Amino acid sequence: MVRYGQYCPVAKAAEVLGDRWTLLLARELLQGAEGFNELERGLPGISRSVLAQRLRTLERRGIVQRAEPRGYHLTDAGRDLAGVIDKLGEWGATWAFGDPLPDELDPDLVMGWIARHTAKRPETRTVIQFDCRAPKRRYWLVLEPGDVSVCREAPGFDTDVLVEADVQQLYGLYFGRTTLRDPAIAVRGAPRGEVDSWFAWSKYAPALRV
Amino acid sequence: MVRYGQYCPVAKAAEVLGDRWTLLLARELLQGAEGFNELERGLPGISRSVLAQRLRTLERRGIVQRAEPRGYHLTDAGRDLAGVIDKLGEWGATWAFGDPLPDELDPDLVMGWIARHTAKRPETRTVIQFDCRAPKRRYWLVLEPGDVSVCREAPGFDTDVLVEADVQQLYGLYFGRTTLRDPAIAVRGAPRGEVDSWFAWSKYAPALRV
DNA sequence: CAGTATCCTCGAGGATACTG
DNA sequence: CAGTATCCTCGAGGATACTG
Repeated sequence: MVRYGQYCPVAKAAEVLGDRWTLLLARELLQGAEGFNELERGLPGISRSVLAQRLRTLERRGIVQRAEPRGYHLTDAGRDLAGVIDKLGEWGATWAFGDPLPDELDPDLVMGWIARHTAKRPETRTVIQFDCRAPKRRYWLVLEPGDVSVCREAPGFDTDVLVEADVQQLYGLYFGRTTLRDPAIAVRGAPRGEVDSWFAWSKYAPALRV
Repeated sequence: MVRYGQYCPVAKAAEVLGDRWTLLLARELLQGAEGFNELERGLPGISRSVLAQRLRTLERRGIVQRAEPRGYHLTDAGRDLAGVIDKLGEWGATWAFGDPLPDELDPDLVMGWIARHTAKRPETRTVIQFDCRAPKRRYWLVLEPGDVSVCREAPGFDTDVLVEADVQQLYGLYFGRTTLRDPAIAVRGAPRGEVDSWFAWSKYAPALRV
């Protein structure tokens, strides 16, 4: 719990948001994550006790509200953090977003982001299989009329579209540094341009200096 | 040095700015503070070694540039933090700016802020004396055509205008919660309205919920 | 699924004194 | 004015195992 003891709006905001992980936790909540385990998955490296402590502090400070019987939601104050996190992300994309270190690329994480930014809501269930070549992983994105989910296990439905890429290429797609038109990414089952249009990718892509 | 290990613009920005004191240090630099001791005075409670370490880190990351023979300046990346700090301050003013705790009111600090936000640049030297009643302090704001400075010792020039207020009232002025028209604040030597117009007060005043 | 309890480590940073 | 060097403390949080 950071304390600066200055009666200044910047200092007070920094006291609320300045604990380690709190800004990223706000990002997760703004993206719509609600469950404890879901939040933990979005913050690899956080310990469960730290996550619980941060959530308690944010609740006490009126940023987060617990729902019954489970789940966390942002209050008005919490939703208003969108502007702060956006500016932060734009600044980061512009000035602090060099090439990734190898251990910064996490296929689980980027697949979660891609799933959250899927724009397509098909009329009938559509299954997009993502084969990550390196590291070797397989995901199924199941698009239903009102829902999108990622599975690590075969969902039991036929795959409609198959995408094959390295984890770097998945990040490249998400941050707009490449597109599904890149022949190094394999796409089967639907035209590349059509599949590309199903995803919104990251809002920070425009700020990126490629 | 915070490390999250996520290739995400928000996470990378939080790695640069997430160390304790770094956001407030950015605020000071954006306000135009340049010297080591000047920065230290604006951050009561920081230790000299932590300040030195933070400045070194920001320099290494391309946010701060050292000037010869002394002084710290923001780079383009550093100046671009203005948008982040502004959003943070607006959020803090709106959602985290309750009544001050008694130990959060520091007359030295608020006098420094007031001095930085003095708009008037008179044609001849003008001396405004601020008598803080509680805690008992005395300051002289010396306005010259090209410069404003605060002294804790009598500057040797005649006082043109005298302002008498408590430290709470000085903060009230700075954050737009009161004005020099408040009769509880004494003003001698010039009309209240005129003196009030010499100061810009804080940019976060509009976001304040009084 | 959603946490809490307990123990222990280690590193951030405070205090103090010093230098060019 | 602008720092650095040294020593030491204490608390954040990791690891692990547990519960409703």
